[in-house]
Amino acid sequence: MTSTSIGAGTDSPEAHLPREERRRRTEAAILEAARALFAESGFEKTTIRAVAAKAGIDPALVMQYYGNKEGLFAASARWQVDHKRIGSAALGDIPHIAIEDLFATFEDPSHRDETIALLRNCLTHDSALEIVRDEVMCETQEMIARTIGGDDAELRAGLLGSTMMGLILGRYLLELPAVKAASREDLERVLLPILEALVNPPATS
Amino acid sequence: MTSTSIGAGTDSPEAHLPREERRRRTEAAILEAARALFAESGFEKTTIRAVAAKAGIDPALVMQYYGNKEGLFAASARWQVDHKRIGSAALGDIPHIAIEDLFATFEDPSHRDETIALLRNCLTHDSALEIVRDEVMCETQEMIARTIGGDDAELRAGLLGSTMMGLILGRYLLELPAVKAASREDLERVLLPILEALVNPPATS
DNA sequence: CTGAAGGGTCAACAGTTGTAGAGTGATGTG
DNA sequence: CACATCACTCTACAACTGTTGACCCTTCAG
Repeated sequence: MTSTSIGAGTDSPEAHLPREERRRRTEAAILEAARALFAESGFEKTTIRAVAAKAGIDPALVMQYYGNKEGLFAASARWQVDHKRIGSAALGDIPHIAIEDLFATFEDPSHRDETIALLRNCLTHDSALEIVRDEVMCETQEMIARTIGGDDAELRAGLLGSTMMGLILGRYLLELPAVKAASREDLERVLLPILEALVNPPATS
Repeated sequence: MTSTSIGAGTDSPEAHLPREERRRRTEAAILEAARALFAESGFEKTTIRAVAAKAGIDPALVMQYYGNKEGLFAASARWQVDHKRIGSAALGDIPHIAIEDLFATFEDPSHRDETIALLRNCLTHDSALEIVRDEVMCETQEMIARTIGGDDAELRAGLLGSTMMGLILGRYLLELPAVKAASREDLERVLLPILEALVNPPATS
C-alpha cells in the first residue's frame, strides 16, 4: 500500500529477472525509501521496518544489504553537488555559482532527498554533522578563503557558507513562507549584492 | 557521579527542607539536566532515565512533574530572548539589534541551553519546528517587513532571518571554526554592512 | 500526638527497536 | 539433471524505551 513493491509478490512484473538486475532494483528501492524517510522524518524516527515496508521487502534484507542502520544512512545521505567547483572559481563568479549550485541541488527532485536527508540530521547525528561540517563546509570555505584573500578571508568565507546554509535551512527545511515562496529571480536580485559584499573586501582606498 | 544529587541522599545538605523549597529545587534540577541533554544530544537520544540520573532523582519523578517526555521538552526548550524588540525598532537599528540579541541569547551560559535545545531539535521535532518557525521567525519577519516596506520587504526580512539563522547554526550548532572563532568585533565589522544592505532597499535614484 | 498530603522511590509492564540465524525457493552452472 | 549460489523471508531475541501504580517516609495542619 505504501509504494513500489518488489519482494514476494506472487506474480509481479519484477519477478523472474536475472540476478544482477534484480539485486540492483532492490538496492535502489531500499535506498529510495530510506532517503525519503530519512529526509522527512529524521534518522531516529525512521525505522528499518518502515524502510523495508516502503520498499516492499523484508526488514532483514535491509540489514543484509547495508549491514546496519548506520550503514544504510551512510549510503542514503550524501552531498549531491560538486562543492569543489566553487572553490576554484574566480572571485566575481562565486555569488552566481553559489546560487546556481543551490538550485542544482535542491530544486532537482532526483538529488533532493539525498541532500535533505543529510541536512535534516546534521544537528542530531554525528556522522551527518561530520560530513556537512568537515567535508562540505570547511573544505569549501578554505578554498574560497584563498580566493578572497586579505585579513578577514576566513571569516568572510565562513559567513558566506553560513549565509547559504541559512538560506537552505529557511527555504527547504524550515520552509519559511517568504523565503520559500521567492522565485530564483527574486533571490538573485536581493541576495547577489549581499554575497558580493561578503566576498569583496572593502575598498582600501 | 553525574551531577547535583538531590534525591534519596541519606544525609545530603538538601534534605529536611520545607516542601515548597524542595519542590522548586527538584524542578530546577530536572529542567537543568533536561536542557543540557536536549541541547547536546537531541530529543530522541535523550532518555527520561538519563535526565533523572543527571538530576539525581528517580525517572518516575520526572513523569510526575512534567507528564510525559513531550511536556518535559516543552518546559525545557524555549526562545530566551525578546524577539519582538527588533520588530519595533527603527530601520537603521535593526542590524545592531540583531547582533546584540544574538550575543545576549547565545553567549550567556544561563540562557544558552534553553535556546540551543530548541534549535538542535527544530529539524527533527515538530513542536520545536513550530516554535522556531511560527512563533519566532515568522512573527519577527512580519514586523521587520513592515519596517522595511517596499516591494521586496517580506523577502528581505525573510533573508535577514535566514542569514541570522545561518550564523547561529554555523557558530553554535555546527561550530564551523572560522565562524566560531570570530570575536564580536570581527562579526560586526564584516556582517553589519551585509545586514544593512539587506534591510535597506536599493536607492531608487 | 495523630492523620492527611505530598515528595520521592521501586519494580514492573507493554511496546518498539535493531539485529541475528535458520530456512526456502528460484537462479545459475557443471 | 544435480548441485551450489544467492536473493529473500520468517521467526525470534535481547535491549531499551516511555510510562504506570503501588508503596515509603518526611512534612505539615489539627
